[in-house]
Amino acid sequence: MARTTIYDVASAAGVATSTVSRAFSRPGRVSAVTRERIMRVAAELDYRPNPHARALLSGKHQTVAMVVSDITNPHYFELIRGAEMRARVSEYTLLLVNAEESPRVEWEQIQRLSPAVDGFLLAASRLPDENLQQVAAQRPVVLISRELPGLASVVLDHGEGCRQIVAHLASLGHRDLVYLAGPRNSWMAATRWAALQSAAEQVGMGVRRIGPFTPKATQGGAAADGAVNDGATAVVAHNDLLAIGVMQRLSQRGIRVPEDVSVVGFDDIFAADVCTPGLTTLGGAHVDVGRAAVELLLTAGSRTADDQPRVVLPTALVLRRSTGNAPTTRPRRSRGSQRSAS
Amino acid sequence: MARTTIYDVASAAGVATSTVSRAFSRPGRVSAVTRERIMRVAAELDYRPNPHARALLSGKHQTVAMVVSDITNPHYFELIRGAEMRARVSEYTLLLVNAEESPRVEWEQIQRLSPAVDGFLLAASRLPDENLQQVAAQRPVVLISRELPGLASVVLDHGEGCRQIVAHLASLGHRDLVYLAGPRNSWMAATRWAALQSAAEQVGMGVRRIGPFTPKATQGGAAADGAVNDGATAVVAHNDLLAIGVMQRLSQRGIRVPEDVSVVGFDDIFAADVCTPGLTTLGGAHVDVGRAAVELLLTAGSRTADDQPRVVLPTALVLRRSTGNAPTTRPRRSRGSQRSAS
DNA sequence: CAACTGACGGCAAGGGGTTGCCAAGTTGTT
DNA sequence: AACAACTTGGCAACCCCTTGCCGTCAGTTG
Repeated sequence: MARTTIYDVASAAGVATSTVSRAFSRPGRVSAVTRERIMRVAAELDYRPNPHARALLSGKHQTVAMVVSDITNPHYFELIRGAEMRARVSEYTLLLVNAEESPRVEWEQIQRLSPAVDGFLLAASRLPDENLQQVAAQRPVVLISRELPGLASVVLDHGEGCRQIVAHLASLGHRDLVYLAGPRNSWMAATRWAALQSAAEQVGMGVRRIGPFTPKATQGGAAADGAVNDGATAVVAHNDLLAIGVMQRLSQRGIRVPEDVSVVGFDDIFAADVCTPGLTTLGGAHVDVGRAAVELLLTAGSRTADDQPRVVLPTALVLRRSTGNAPTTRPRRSRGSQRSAS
Repeated sequence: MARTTIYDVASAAGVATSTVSRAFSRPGRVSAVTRERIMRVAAELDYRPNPHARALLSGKHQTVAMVVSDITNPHYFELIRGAEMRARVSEYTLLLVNAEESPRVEWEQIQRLSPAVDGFLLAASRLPDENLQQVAAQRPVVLISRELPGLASVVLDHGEGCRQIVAHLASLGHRDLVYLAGPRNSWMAATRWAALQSAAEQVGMGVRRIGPFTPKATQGGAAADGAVNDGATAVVAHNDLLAIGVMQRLSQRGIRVPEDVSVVGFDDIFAADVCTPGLTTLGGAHVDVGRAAVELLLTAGSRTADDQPRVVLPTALVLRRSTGNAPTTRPRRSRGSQRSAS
């Protein structure tokens, strides 16, 4: 149970602890032969440096934490994979922590971990801007799927992506769309809404928004009913999970997708490919997002506060069966008396 | 950047560092009024104890690590949620680390984290038994979806579960089934195979196994072809991801599910519910598994090595459209000349 | 009012490494 | 042969907090 320490190695090898320490952390500083002996003894004793003790003085942990808003969202998979790949290359450990869609939990986790990691990857953070600044003041931070002046970030190009969605729907004859909004404190939700509005305006399409909704399949029911009530022919859901929930509900109500209503999601998760009908969704190279974010984080030391890069990666609209021609006999638009809470 | 330390607080409050320390870690040991003052000063200075330094001496980190074989498997969601809930109750931080299906990565991550956490939750570990013993010698360990004498574990009752699967298939008229095996070093794969065999024997059903397969949807193609080649009327895939991949491939080849072939998975992931046809799968209360595992880990200190509990939780067979009556004109069984690699 | 008992706070020694500084040992130079 | 310039390795302080032990002081008890 008691780990072997640097002292054990030092006495077993007949050298000072400082020499052992240097053998590990500064290979050039000790002669090859001594180093060799120390390493052998260390291996025999099964010695491994204690990262805590090391970090206590040096401040380096070789560890970064990735905080995700909700780890049960499959969207993060690729992100995580990309981040992990890049972290491994530099021999960093990637810690995953789940904020469970709660700003409070997110904040607490960050504070607890702050002294234990070299930096944070904040994916779809639900924290208010001020809190992000505070975190950034303590540790290097890279934002994912969120932007804030002064902080490094990696996002997918939603301006262009939403333009693609709108163009796609327009080409199918849709005259307006309904956006099923994501959580109130989600930067991404606001960004998507703004991008959809501006893209729609350019082609003369009408846009409305209902929500916010927690972006889970279980919330799809309420969202679907709201959209139907609104008389929508095309709905763009905040993410794939919500979109799938919407389709389930529509199917229950006997409303056909895409004949009566077209549905579009975001993220291109696995389930979007296997559900029926397949979900048209805005995807992107999430692996690259994760990779780029770690890259930025590891090189953060060499940049000043007013020199924080904003990386914007391209999106790709994945067409599946959930989008189709707008219905010719347009469903009557309801009297608009009972919109969903907004 | 420089964090405020216990010294800053001590001098600002006019007390010794030890008093500050006790105010935090041993509330009763210091008078209420002193404690109050210290807390106020600490709050003003935005002091937070450094968990590293604390752990260095006390050995307590208030942190447990959950190592999962592949975090991109949705099956872990509920497990993670359950574990997180339980950890939060005791104010423990749950660290997630991904082994990426690689025993080597898993081992390295564990070794790196070992001095930094109070214990490990090993979910579907791919490590050989000896390595598990070694880890357990260093830190408390709770196995999830795996058992090993001498170590605490939490698993779903696959004996009973497989009996349910077999009974279900038998009741639909199937006379034999093919098991599409999971990874070679997966204890769960071996357990499921054994359980299926014994359950099938009891009802006089034939069982065969092909594989192993990496349990991802992308591997479903090869698995499906192997099963078809085998003339199977019912296939039981190692997990839902693989099962879904199988169904996709079957559909490509014009083989109908469930009319020509019935498909069963394990885990009851979200996609199993939305794919077409819906996937019959063996689920269970994974949240409870995660919760129970953390429970065991936190109480590990009070148990001896030969008193390690094995918790077995019930499974539930979720029936969906992917299983149906065995075809009456039984597909000819191929000459068996070209089985999939085994 | 003396003796005793707790409660409370301080001193100082770690815990496992890292690192600035210094001394001894090597090798090279003239 | 004497001295300069490196190499190496050791000493000891330090990182931030915990904790055993001790002294002080106020409150009890007889």
